[in-house]
Amino acid sequence: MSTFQTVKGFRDFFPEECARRNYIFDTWRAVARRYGFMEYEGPLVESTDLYRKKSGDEITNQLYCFLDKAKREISLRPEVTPSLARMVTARQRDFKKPIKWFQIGPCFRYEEPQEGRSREFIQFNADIIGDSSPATSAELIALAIDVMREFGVSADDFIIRLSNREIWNTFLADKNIAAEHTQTFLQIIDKIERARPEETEKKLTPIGLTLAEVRAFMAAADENHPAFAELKANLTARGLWQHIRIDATIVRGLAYYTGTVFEVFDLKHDLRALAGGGSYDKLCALMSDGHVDLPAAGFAMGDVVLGILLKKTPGAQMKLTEALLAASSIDAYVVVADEAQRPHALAAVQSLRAAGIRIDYSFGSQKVGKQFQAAEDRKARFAIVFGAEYPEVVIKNLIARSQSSVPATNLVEEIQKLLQEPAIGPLIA
RNA sequence: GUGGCCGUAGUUCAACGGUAGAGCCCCAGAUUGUGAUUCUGGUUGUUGCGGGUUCGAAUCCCGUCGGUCACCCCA
Repeated sequence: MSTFQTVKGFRDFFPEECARRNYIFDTWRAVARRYGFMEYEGPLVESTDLYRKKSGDEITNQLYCFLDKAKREISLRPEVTPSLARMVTARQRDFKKPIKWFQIGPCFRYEEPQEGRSREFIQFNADIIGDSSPATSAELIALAIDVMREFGVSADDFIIRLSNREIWNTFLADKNIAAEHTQTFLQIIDKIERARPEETEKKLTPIGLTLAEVRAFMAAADENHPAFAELKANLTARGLWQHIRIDATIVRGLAYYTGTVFEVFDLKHDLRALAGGGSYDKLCALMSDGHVDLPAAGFAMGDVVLGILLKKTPGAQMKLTEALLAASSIDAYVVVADEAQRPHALAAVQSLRAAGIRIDYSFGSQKVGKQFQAAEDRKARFAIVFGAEYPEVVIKNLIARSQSSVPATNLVEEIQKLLQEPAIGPLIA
């Protein structure tokens, strides 16, 4: 056993997990591009002050922060939105609005790790900057829905919980509650489902509210509330509204969200939220000391909880397995039946690879049976046998178990032709 | 940062104060030009690490490092 363990809260990616991670990346990237988003990336470390500016001093509890050799206060990024705001506000005149950007990369939070929450995790972020209309939120929600569908997660398996912070602002204004209580109040709403009713009541009393009137308001905030009208019309036109459930308890933790807020939840496994986001119209102004005032909205989806859901959802599991097989399999395995032919076999290996065909072979002399077993283990579609009959070589279809003989000079084009044919057999069943 | 539970071969687990074991995986052979199954043989550990109690510790105690759960937080 190795003397070393991974650092607390960090993960290894052995080939199988790495392939699963790449499948998730590929899917995120494909759907985001389909929606016209451009990929960007920021640094993994930023000045700790960048996060203090956005979220206040207490945020350092959850920051993975340290001093560098020049005593600078540095943090591993806990999210990318501050970096995005910094990048966009620095060069905002270079980009036509609305800016539609996405990013995939690791983030870090110094928390107690447990299943579904590690100190390093990977997030997919999609943001739209420079347009404050409900069409922006609709586009982001549609993207989130299509990402889930692309993974093979259906309407039976997930739901978008949608709300709008404005409805609570209106409620508080109607009740003549001072603005200074807004954040405290939203924190209470955020926990209202998990906390005991009498505790919630106790926390509401100093603000001047009762649980009964809050519950009554929540019950009345349905999909016909004017705050959702435009969003509903947009998503209904796209045929996506059935994925939405209005839920006034969704307020999203910290302060910067301004209007629409939403989270993606699974319906069957009681997992943590898969994704969350909303509009944050004041953040760019805050981060640029008022120099650049751009409305914005976005969401983030983590790889950890998503990975758990994909394993537990049959339809998604099937797509994942297919993708993993496609990523790990090779096209053909070259079998050296007669060591005297190895130079010819190596020449063929290189020619086949130059033609873009995925090839593997045994480094040293091995029994033919072992080599066929290796071909099977690598999920090869074909075995190419170099033996005494050279310059004829044998091509065996490992799925159909049939074989034929071709001249070595025609090998590359023959294999290319065979790979065009649909694979039929037990591997695909 | 606080508290509960857990840590044994590559892996999944057993042994629960008295000589550390099994399945799977891996390697070789049965089978010297064709994949399954089966059979035979083989490799593998300072029991996470450090200390203590004991004639004797994987086992009990303390510390520490990881994992997991709850709190916290969820940008």
